[in-house]
Amino acid sequence: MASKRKKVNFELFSLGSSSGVAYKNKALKKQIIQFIDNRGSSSITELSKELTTSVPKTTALVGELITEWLLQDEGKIDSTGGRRASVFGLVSDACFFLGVDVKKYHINVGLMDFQKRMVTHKDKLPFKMENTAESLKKLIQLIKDFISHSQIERARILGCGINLTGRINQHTGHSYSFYHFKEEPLAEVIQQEIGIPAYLENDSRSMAFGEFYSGELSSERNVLFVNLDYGIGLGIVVDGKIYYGRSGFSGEFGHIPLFDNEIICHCGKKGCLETEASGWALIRKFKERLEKGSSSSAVKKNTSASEITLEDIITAAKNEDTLCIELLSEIGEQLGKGLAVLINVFNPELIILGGTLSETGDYIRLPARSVLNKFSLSLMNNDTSLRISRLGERAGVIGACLIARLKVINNT
Amino acid sequence: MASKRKKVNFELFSLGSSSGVAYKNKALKKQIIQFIDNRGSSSITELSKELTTSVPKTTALVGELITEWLLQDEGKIDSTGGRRASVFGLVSDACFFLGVDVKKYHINVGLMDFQKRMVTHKDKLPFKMENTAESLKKLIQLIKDFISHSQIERARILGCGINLTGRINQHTGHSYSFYHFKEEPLAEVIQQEIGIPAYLENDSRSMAFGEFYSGELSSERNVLFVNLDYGIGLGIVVDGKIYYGRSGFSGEFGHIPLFDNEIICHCGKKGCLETEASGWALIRKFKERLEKGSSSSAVKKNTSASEITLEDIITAAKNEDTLCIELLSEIGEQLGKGLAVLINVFNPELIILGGTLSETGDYIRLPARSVLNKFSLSLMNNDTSLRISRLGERAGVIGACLIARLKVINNT
DNA sequence: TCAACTTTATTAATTTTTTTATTAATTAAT
DNA sequence: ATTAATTAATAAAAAAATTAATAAAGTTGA
Repeated sequence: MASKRKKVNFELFSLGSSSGVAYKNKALKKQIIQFIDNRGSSSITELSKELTTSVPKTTALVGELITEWLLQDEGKIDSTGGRRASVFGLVSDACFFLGVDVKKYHINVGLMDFQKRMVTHKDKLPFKMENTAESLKKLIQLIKDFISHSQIERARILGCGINLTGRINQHTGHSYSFYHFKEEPLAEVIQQEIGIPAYLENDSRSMAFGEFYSGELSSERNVLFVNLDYGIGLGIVVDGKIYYGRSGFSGEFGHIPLFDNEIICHCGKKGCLETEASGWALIRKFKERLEKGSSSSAVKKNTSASEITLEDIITAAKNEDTLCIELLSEIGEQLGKGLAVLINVFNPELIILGGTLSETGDYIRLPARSVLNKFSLSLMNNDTSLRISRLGERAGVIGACLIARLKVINNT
Repeated sequence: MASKRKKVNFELFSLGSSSGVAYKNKALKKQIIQFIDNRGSSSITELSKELTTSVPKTTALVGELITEWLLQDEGKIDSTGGRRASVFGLVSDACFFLGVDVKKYHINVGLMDFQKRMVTHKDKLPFKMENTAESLKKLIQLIKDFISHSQIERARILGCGINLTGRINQHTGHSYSFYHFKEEPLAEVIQQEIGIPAYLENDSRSMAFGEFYSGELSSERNVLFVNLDYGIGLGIVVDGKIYYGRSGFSGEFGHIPLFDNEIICHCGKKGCLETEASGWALIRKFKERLEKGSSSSAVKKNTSASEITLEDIITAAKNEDTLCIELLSEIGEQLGKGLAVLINVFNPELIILGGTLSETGDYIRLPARSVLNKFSLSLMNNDTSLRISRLGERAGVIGACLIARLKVINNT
């Protein structure tokens, strides 16, 4: 049982800026952990090459990491032509990381172990995101409940990533769009309550990171993740790292002025991409079409057209409702124009469509792709693949866990 | 005299992937050079802290670098309360780097020393950029001439950066838009001819890098450079490094589909930013206005309206020609809409307006700023300053030299 | 002006790391 | 099946780096 081990040495993750051989050894051990984290279980020889330290030295360091319960011997690797090497990997239950994905009408929570495996998760816990102190209190309570149900002692949970919509300064821990009641960073407030270091992140960026790290393990280093929900978010991964911009407000893709319409966006401006290509736009268009006499299976007996949700439309589309499919195609086309902008500017290897709306798959992807090709240079759009998220609803929680994990391990 | 020293140890810059203490020392020495390169002349104590290596060890390494003619003792630093420390800096004439900026009607060439100082430069050498073998031959000849006039022995020039417009794959050394006559990378071809390692780069990226590294030495890490010429280019600096994208085609900002007009762009598509906010657009608008009866001092007796150049319009604007100023303001406004897109997506610390058109300064900057504020979220545009290039025409050559220099020093 | 304090540089002693050599484990070939 | 070849792990020897101590060069304040 996990509770039997008390010796795990977490100090490693918080090396101060000292010097001397003790410090150097700590840094080397951290490098070992990071290398194994990225490339999987490794042999002494591999580690020795990576760290440019001699084999005996590396052996000693790995030995220490094993007594500190951070690494474990995983047996011999398949032969490479001579004596088989022992490989060493992370101890899965050495420590854990929490991820909380806060949505409009529910939250997803999950717990990830040291080996990046989700050990527990609760999807779609009912919760209403409102900009009130009560809502925040409720959220914190839900997190606390999840922790106590998880049976994992709090001291072994080293970090908690929390996704919120809106403008987040990940660095300071401030959330500006929601729960901004005092000057103290929201991350700090939550940390005090749950007793675990908390890291705030914008939902789209978190999903981007989740998808990048665990959805696609190919060689892509520059990936854009488009979060299609009521609004449109963008997570940017440059050279394998999340891009933040000056104050962490990067990725306000939904509000680029791409259209010449007269529709007022939530942000107060006209012509934003969100006015034509988002979940809000979809609902607006849906209502407009109903008013013009169209019909749809999305409107059931018990719901009136005015209280239709995004989920309703998506479900209807999946059941091949003609109007919904038609509208999704329209949305996809408008989105394609926006994606063309991104391709021209970023020349990315991959654009991932995620978020609720992406559940409709090719209904939105194919029109987007075709318009995108029309509006971007062919030399460039040939380079970029456009894919639907593989993690789906899970991307957020996984991303949140991974961010917390990286924060702790890299001590940043 | 520079020619007296033959001992400079350039091997340092090409450390292979070996191991052992010899390799480690080489790597440490390289780190020392890089640190001093970034932070200026440093003392043993500072270096020792940076490398996390003991003072005696650092002293030995610095000693070696001095005998290798790469570092020099620059005397004592001002007191910090105790014995004054010796500081060590790069030997300025240890090696040199060439930069070539190829424009439509001229080239700029320059030579930079190890300390990042321009030692020689020739601005606006007459040259016509045409996509022919003769044009390329002429270009190479101009470079050769510059080298022989510079009086610096070729072996001390360790790299040559070359800026071209159009699509460049910096990594492979291919130029796709110009001089693409054989499969062999253009960089390779030029390198063979001039006998110096050549590095190709897109002009806007090069200018961005030049401006970033030597124009603004503040703390900005995320900077966008907009190259306003006949076309519109974009150089992206993320976390202090040039952003390339998948195949090095990033920054095709001029061709984002931002307008709903019917003007066919050079790229073959409609509605590109370039159709409204570029040098081409400026000239088109100018001609349209003349046809409608406007008059301008830009049209002199000897030039007809049909052969007016960008330079003419800029000069006229500087001489307060009403029509030109009016048109520049228009261009600025359209540009502002494009910049709003960039700000929303990147949340950059700084956007620099460079290139020929930027010489008009506030005539284009102020309208751009005001429209930009209108079209981007105020929380974000407050973060971003919009400045005119400080290096002006020089940005390209300086960037080219710096890129070659970095390539060599970082061995990438 | 001079002692007390700081910081840097150098040397000597000690610890740590790398090298080299040896042994062990495994595969491929005769 | 046995031997040669290959790779890994360990042990002992040699080399290298750090630490600690000391000297040198300044500054500051009574």
